[in-house]
Amino acid sequence: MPTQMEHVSNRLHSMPAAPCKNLFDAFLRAFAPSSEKNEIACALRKLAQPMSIGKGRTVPLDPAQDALVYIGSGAMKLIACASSGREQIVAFHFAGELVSVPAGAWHSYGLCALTESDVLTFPADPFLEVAAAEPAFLGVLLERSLAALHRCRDKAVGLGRKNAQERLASFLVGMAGRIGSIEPGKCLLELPMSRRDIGDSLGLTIETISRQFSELRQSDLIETTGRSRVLLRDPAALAKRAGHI
Amino acid sequence: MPTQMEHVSNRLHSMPAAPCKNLFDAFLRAFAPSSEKNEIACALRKLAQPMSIGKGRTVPLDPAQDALVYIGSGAMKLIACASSGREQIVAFHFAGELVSVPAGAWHSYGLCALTESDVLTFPADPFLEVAAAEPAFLGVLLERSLAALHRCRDKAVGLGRKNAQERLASFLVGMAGRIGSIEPGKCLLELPMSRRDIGDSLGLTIETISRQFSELRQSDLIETTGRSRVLLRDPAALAKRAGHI
DNA sequence: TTCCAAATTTGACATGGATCAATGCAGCGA
DNA sequence: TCGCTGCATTGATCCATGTCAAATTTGGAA
Repeated sequence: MPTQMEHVSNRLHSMPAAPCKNLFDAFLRAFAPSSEKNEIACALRKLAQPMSIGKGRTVPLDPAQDALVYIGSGAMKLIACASSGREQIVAFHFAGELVSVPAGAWHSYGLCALTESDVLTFPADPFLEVAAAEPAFLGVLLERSLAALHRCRDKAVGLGRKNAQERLASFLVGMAGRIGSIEPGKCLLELPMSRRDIGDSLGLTIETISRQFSELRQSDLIETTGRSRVLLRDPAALAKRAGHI
Repeated sequence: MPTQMEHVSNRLHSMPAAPCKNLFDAFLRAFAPSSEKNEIACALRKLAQPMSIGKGRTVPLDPAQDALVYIGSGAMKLIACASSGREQIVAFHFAGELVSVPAGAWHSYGLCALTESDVLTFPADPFLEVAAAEPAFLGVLLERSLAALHRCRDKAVGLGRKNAQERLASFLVGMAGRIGSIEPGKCLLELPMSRRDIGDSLGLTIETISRQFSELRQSDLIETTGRSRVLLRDPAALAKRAGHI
């Protein structure tokens, strides 16, 4: 399997030990700038499990407890499974984000790499216990989890009340805001996920996604190049199609 | 309008000043047991806007900033509006819960009373600034917002990947866990929301909700009495229909 | 107790997206 | 560069749920 080969070779020539430290430092800088080098940092370092996740592979997590995963590099999807194998992608996450992965909920969750990713995993409860000592740290965590909640609610609106075209337009506008290269009146996107992933995220099939891409192309709202490059020719018009107020 | 009359008269004979204090105290007990009477409590008290919201009325909020609303008593729905008046109920909330209401998101949000409710509203930013001084308080907020995030994700799975019957079963099981009176092997629910509200929450029409209630009745999984009382005759079988793993 | 408005239930029909089935194309390896 | 494999696109048909239109029931008001 080619991805497995890539995975191994990348690990080899990027020195397994080095990325761990850098990864943890990056995490600290982002979430607790004030507490570098203090005892909280030490306690967190002990909890952190650094690892590299190959494309298409799922982060190995203890199914008995909630986890927090810091994404140092790469792009990931948070998947939920209902019964009979139906998958729903609950969220996409990119480098620098911290993802909360619940265990033992109604649906079973997994975090899977869209591209080779370096992550740091923490067991949630001890992590939060340590964090409790540092208000600034907790504040950042709270802010991030509220942001995730707001994104999830916006997603719920789309899944509950929008048609296929509005969902895809919403998705493109949302991705543009997170990973798009902004130019005046345009925006270039390099999507790390397949049509299937987009469908699993929007509650649609791969065929419907494809048809809606075609429609948006025909309306001159987007141009696509290859499988992953999308140019938003008029983000404002696209947002209008997305049904945003 | 009868609800308006109710609203006014309730306020008159329940003494506007008294509930404010009790409400705030209840809030403090729930979210910051350790900080009663200290300066943080005082600062929060200054930010708190107590009010009573009549059935069917929406909490008046500043559209320019995020808000946090503590529900002292009653039951509420958090509504999002996409374009062209489509409404999606993003969450139901009950007494004792704290709701984060975003301003200026893609969709416009409102918090509306299902039954007469007493609430405390806070502007989010100053609130979080004050909260930042008290780790225990922040910890509780973080825990609650993660719980809300997990509920919202479970909802997203239902909206994206479940059929009408699974959605209604999910809804009933979820409500049973939050406001049901538990008996061995059974569960009695007194739903404060209408069929329309349930539909707006599950992304279905009122007719579909009604048809699915009928099907669940015919399958002997539930009994209904009047508009709001539902008896879950076999919660485990219902959870199976809900597509939970 | 009776009445009425609003909510719910039920039925008939329409439709958006799912499903099934080819076909076309991109990107990778040889 | 060529060819292979899997992803993406396109087309035909089906079905779950939406839409429109009555009945019927509920719960409160007179």
